[in-house]
Amino acid sequence: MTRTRPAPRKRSTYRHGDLRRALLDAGIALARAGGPDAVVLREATRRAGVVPNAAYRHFANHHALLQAVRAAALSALAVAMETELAGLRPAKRPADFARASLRAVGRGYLRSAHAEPGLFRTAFVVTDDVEVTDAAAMTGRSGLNPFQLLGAALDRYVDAGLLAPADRPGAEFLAWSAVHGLAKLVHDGPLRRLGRGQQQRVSERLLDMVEKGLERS
Amino acid sequence: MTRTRPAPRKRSTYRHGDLRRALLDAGIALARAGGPDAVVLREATRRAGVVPNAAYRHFANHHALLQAVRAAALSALAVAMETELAGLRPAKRPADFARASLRAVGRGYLRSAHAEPGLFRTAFVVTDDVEVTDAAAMTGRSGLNPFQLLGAALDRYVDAGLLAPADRPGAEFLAWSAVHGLAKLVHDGPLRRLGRGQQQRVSERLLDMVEKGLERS
DNA sequence: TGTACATCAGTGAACGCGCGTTCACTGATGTAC
DNA sequence: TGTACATCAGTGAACGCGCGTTCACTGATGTAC
Repeated sequence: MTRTRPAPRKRSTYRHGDLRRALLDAGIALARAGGPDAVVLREATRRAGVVPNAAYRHFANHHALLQAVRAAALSALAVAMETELAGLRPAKRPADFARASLRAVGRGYLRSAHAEPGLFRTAFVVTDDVEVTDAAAMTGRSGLNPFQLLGAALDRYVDAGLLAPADRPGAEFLAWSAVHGLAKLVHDGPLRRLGRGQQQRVSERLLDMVEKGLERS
Repeated sequence: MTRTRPAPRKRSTYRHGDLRRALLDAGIALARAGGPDAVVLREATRRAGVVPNAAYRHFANHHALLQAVRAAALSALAVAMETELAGLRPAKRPADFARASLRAVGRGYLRSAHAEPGLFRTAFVVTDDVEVTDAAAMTGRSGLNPFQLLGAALDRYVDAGLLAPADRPGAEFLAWSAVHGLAKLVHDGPLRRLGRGQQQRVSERLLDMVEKGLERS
């Protein structure tokens, strides 16, 4: 009978491959499951199999970890929007393509918010600091963040003549408000109990409203 | 030299006039200043000048207190909407009045959210329970809650022929999403740093978009 | 009008909990010679 | 190729904090007779 492997991990001191990454991943998993309040430094170290204060080698403090998770959440949002955009088939008329782009962006946003409510809430946790977080960590594959992706879609609106150039500045806020609000109401509010199908139906009606409400009369 | 009043409050045991009300008011003040997370049972008792466990005479637990504060926050929102509606002057054409009603409701919502961000956030704190809170505590002076006030404005849209009856069900969610999203973005997001004037400008543009996007084509 | 007693709002003390954070340390790894 | 040493990632122990909640209590108030 051969000896059963005696303590396969023999080193008494464990040196992590990439503890920063492991802590961040744990933080993301926590946010995914329970939103921003669930991003607890000690729990992240527990999941990484490491003593609590080890985290301080890689993050200045709890806040820094939360901000890193937040950036990752925004990045996930951007990726969802890009995915939706990538599925677009080219349209003959620029106006149709512009409309389809805006819808894709909105649909990606809503889809992501719905699929990952905890992460979505974490992405928009109130933060008082002056954007210390690395802006590059919040982008999708294209290097654009959610706000910029929306902006690009609206630029197409102007190019296609659907939106007056004078109305372009700040137009992001209008479209964004609508989808953001729906996402929030589905999470926190009275739309929580709506079925999946009904939510989808409301989403499409909302995108209709934005489209119609945004175009020049 | 007359004796300086020895311990003006001579009773060793203090009997509160209405501790429940005092705790609720303290909770509201806390929410106002710091949002839902600031609604701390111990702090509320401190402000009421009472020992921590005294709260359990009036609230089953911390959650019950928070829900009561939440109901008060929703009520404040309803009152703000009603105030805006009350300022409406009668219009000749029903369509104009319907539009003005919807704008008033939206404006009241946004104004209240902006004036009382902490309270607003508390009104929409995620809650898992099946609406245990007294529905009557969430209403304004009219007895209607924010959702019902919005619904009434949309009913006028139908009456005025601005909205097809078939499109009426669920229309609340569309209009609500827009203003709710804007309110949220102003709190948490990229619109936080906008000046008061710019926020107002965006608000009006948003209400334009909703109006235009909602009406039957 | 006076006394006996039940009620119940608030007290006092304590609990266990998990958190973020600090400190002095250890021992594996990489580098200089 | 071998040795000496600096670096630094992770350890071990501990801290103070404020929280929600429980327990047995006390004493003022209202009611019954």
